[in-house]
Amino acid sequence: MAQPKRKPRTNAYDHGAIEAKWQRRWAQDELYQVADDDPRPKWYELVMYPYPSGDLHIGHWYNYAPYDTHVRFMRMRGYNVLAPMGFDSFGLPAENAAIQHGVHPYEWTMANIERMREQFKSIGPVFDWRREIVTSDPEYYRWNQWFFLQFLKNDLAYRAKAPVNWCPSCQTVLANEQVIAGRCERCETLVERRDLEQWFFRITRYADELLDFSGLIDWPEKIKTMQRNWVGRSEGVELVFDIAHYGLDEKEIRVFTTRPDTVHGVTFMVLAPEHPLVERLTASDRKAGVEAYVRQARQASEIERLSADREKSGVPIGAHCVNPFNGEEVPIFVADYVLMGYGTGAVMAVPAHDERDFGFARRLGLPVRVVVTPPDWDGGDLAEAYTGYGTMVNSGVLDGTPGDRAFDAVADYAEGQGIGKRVVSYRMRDWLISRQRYWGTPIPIVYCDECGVVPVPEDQLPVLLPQDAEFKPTGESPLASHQGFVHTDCPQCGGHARRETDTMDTFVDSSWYYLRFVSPHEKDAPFDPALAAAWCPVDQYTGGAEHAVMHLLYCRFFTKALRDLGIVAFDEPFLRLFNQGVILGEDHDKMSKSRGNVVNPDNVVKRLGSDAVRTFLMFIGPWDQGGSWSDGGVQGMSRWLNRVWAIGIRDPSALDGARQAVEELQRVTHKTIRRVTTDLERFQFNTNVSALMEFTNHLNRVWDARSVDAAAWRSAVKTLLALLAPTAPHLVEELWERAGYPYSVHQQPWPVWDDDLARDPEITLVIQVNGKLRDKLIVSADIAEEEAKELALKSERVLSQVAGKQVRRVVYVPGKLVNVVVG
RNA sequence: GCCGAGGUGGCGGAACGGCAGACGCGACGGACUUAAAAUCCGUUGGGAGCAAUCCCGUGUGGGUUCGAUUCCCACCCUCGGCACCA
Repeated sequence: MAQPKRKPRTNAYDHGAIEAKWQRRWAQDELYQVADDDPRPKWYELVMYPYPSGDLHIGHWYNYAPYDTHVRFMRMRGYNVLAPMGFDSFGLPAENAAIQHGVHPYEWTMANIERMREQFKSIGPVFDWRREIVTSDPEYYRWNQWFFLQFLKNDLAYRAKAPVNWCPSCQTVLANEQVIAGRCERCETLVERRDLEQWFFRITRYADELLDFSGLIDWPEKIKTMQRNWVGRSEGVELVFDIAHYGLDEKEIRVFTTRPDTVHGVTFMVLAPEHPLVERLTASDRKAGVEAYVRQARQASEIERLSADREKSGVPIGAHCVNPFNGEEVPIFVADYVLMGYGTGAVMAVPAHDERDFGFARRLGLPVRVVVTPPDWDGGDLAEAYTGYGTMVNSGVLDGTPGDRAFDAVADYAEGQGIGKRVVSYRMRDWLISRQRYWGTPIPIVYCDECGVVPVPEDQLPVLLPQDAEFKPTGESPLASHQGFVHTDCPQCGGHARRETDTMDTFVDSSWYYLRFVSPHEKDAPFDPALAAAWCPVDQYTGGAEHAVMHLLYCRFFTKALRDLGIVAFDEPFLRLFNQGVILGEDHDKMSKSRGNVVNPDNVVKRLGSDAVRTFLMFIGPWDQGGSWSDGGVQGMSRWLNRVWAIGIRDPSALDGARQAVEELQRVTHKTIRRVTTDLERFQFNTNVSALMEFTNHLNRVWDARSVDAAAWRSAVKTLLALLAPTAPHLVEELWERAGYPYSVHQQPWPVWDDDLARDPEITLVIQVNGKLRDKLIVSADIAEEEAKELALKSERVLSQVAGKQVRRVVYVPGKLVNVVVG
């Protein structure tokens, strides 16, 4: 007997061939190209674009596969969906690669993009690649420069001195993330604080509006909270302490406090080491000590200074100021627990009612005076600071003011006396966009010997990055040493000028990329205003929560700024936001090379297919909670897809079934449509897959029992395919074609369920005694209350439980249960 | 310290205040096979019992309720974020 080695090829699920076939076909047919004039309602669904690191790892898949499924779902539901993709291609790794391997950042980046684009395509995504943008392309970054100039004209961009992390060995500024325990991550030199001229965007002008989330439809509460904390709005009072007795130009020290009611408890004053008055007020016999302290404080990195559990340090400067409320003289200290960057850089110290001041006072033996009554206070010394509110004492005319009126009473008093005023202070500072790096957008500014700071005229944009820069590990930007780039003519007077050699933070690129996607090849403007009006804002945005306060906040700021410049007509860039979680290794640990738990998606795709990988990633668990990879799990997913395949290719023509089973199949089908639809609407991809698995299990039972006719079978399988299409697009397209349905399944309308057809004629009535399950009865769904109770009380198991006790109550929940309460 | 999210079988996870553990992984048993792989079928929270059945179980302790994984209070862990912001 002839032994066939394997089943005929046409009947096996050959994922490799099928996926290649349909990826080719979809591209050929331009299935995913989005038309701007499509009459269907628009839906702009965006996923955060990647940095082209060179390899699409499993984390990328975890971000993009569920997104792709949701986009496909929305298309089938009848939306004209804009789903674009691009590359966030400026940034440090390219430059480091240049320094380490001698390959130009441009070459490195473009090679990575090419490779990732191909890997992307193996997911089978719906991206309209004609709209791809690459932010390191001059056609893109010229508009960064253009926006910069618009901001400059409108006082939203400015230059100022700012303290930065400076590595004296590398001769460069480091980002906060590059400073580890106060040392340069590359050469381990102690990092210094240094004041440098930097460019800023005036995001603080929008602080209050950024706190208003009312224009958003659906954002995670967590992200809003993080942004709220980041902006850090606090209402307080600015008070004035007198130093006129020193005869300086400055007559006062201004302090910001949120607790003006504690002002009579001030026993000393603290200035930040960077405070300009430190130098002027320090007594001659204190000079040496104070200077040494300030020097040491400035060397400590911000990270070091901000660690709260450090012992408070500081020194007296040998001067005093006068508390305007009670005329008391209080000594002035310099201490690094006070930050120049917040409030006024000076703090009125109230040790009795502030933990930090309390710690400092303890250490230096300074007096503590209670002015707010703690509950159950015995009038004695405090063991720790009392930071709550309470009736004011030791506060002169304000004595006796109750805690709930204290703030306003003191603020009113201060304003009436002209010694203070209500102010709002923010934690957020302006956005520092200068980077001393090559691989970024050149800031379009020249410094003219005659005219000073001159913006590059718009018609001279873009200021191009020179290709022939040299990449040496000096730490200095290749732009600064590139003579051809630096030396230029002043656009105003034609005289000699030097170009700005700093480049822009890459978050500038991502602050408006969503706008570029509507018209990525627009030549005369950053985007086509009509198309932006038609497509924007983004209806649904997905991406990692790590961008909660950087990218997302910057982007909101950018949008609001552009609105005020008349460039866009809406307030928020992203109406809905969904944050996916993080994919972990099989050992439930973060994936890392050192742990050896990194999963290479290319290998798994080759072995089991893209559909198995993407479906498994969605099945792991709730998308926003992340989850762990599992080799066994993805294998199981592959098994299920093979079962779907088997169902899809069966020939049902010989079936001839019974009416009851047909109705049941229809019921299960409509229930499944309902479950899958609501799950996909809510980004619940895991239960979406479960529902489809249960559906296929039911279909297999039906098939084994031969209980339905061919038409019923075909109709149910057709629905299965449509429902599975967004999740496993290649497999379904193939089965769809083999079943003889019109191409493409991805252009079919989404199935609609009918609640009546999904309704069970019979239900399982749960019988409880005292809330514990005792029996289950199959009854008609429209059973009357009396009948249900009667059946319950007649149940043998109920009778045995009730025996010898009294029935006190019978609770009936229609369609659900009967609970017999006995006692 | 503060702010989030979370704690459910061996594992990932399901469950409008109403049958806890859907679905899957793993494990065990069986079928097919010379054998294995693959595939298919069955069992699978713990305990008692020959069995019908019963008891215990959703981090811990209370509370609300006829009924709590679900709501409230307190606490303990885990993970994320922020962290001297006056």
